[in-house]
Amino acid sequence: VQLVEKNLVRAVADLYRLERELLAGLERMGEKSADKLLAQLERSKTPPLDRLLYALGIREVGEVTATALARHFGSLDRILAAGEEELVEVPDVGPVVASHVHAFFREPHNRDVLEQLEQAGLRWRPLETHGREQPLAGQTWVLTGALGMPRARAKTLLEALGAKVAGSVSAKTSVVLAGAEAGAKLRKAESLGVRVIDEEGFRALLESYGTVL
DNA sequence: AGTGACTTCTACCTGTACAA
DNA sequence: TTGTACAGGTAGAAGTCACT
Repeated sequence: VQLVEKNLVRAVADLYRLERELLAGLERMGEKSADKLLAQLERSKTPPLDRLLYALGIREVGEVTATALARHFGSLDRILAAGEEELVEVPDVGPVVASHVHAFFREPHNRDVLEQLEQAGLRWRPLETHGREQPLAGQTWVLTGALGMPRARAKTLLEALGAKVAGSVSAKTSVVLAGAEAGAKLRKAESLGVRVIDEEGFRALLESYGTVL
């Protein structure tokens, strides 16, 4: 907030031009926070394509849709060039989402922002494709409860094995990974007869596929 | 060193919009 | 019409910082 109030950041790309001394001088922002912020900004300069799409804040495009788009097109240029008809071909994308995406990239202001980010040093990475086999391909997993590892970590591991990780339990869910204090999702999984696995079982499964934790 | 203010992270829940 | 995912709100725990 301060950064905006003090007119230090007027556009997203301005973030990449901030300096350490300047940040450390702000209220409630010591040197440690300044270093952390800068380190995070540096890391954020090379987001995977799906994260970049998600971060653009296009209507109806959340993490799942962003990943689907990234997977289908493979590069930002191809998404920029895609017409609505091509966008509709992406799984889980219908005419409404397609028109939002298409309109977003046709907006000159949005094109400018992308260009500024590129000039500031932003470089997206292609989606990580794993050469290894994907034993969980076609399965949909849902995480619930407190896990011994960050959710993002568990999600990455599952996706590396080919599984899709969804946010809510449905009849299509293959497996629910339930940590401690699992709530409504676990009950729903039980009522739907979805297979439930605890963290211990999850770790054993990962190890059986040779995944290093 | 202790304390309070504040942020960040993680997780859950619910309403809503969308795709099939 | 139904199933699904997204988005936004909320809350608790943990971490960080400024101040005394």
